[in-house]
Amino acid sequence: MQLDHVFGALSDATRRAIVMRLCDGEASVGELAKPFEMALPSLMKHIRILESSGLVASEKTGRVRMCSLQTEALATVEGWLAVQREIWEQRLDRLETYVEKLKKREKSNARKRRSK
Amino acid sequence: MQLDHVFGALSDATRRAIVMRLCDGEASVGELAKPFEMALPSLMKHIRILESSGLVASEKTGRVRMCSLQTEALATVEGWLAVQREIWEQRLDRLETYVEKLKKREKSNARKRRSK
DNA sequence: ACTATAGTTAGCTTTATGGCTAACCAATCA
DNA sequence: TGATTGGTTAGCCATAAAGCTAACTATAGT
Repeated sequence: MQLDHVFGALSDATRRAIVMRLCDGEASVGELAKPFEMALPSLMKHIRILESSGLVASEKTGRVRMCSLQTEALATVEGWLAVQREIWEQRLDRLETYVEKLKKREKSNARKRRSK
Repeated sequence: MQLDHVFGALSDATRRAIVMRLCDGEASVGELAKPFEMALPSLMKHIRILESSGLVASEKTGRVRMCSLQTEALATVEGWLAVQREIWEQRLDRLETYVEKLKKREKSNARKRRSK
């Protein structure tokens, strides 16, 4: 399950809609197709992409294929974002304490100037 | 700042690397280019894409262009994921309580059967 | 003024994406 | 068994993506 493919899969509104639908529970290809104007084969392509990205799994029984969300894939993406957030927040924290330091120095300098 | 474009921008390893680099603070185009084997114009394209997705902002002073992370864009993506997670977790909760109910009924049925 | 640096523009290739139609299985249902 | 339903394959098209080179612009340093 590659980050590239997961992000790629989510970069299309149709596919995000499918993912959102599947958050509510399993669905057949037909059910998934209903809300869209798209021809079935086009929609199937999207499902394939979702599958190969690891976001969706499906299994065929009889003639209907049921699709379900693979939440781990979404969790992986969340994880990546969380890591980045941590990094930039740490940096902002350092920056803030640095600015604090500057301010204090400013004040003490001001005192010195006044007492000259 | 469209979800489509943000996810699309993040679906490329080079661009994710740039984003990661920028989490550590501002950088010029040249600095960003260093770690990659890519020709400059190719890298510039990536920067453009990151900019048009809203993930990165840049400003040119003199002859160097400084790029910085726009954390709101990343936050938006995190938000979308969080919403989906909430939905599927609620469903799993409902499912769990449903299974609990079934179990209890099973037990009470078992008691009834025993007391027959 | 000359040269080196830092980006930028233009234009080309190759490959991938997103959509379509038409024809084709394979399981149900009547 | 014959028709219907649910999905699948194959193949076409238009556009966008990711890379390149070559040539250009505009600042900074000497």
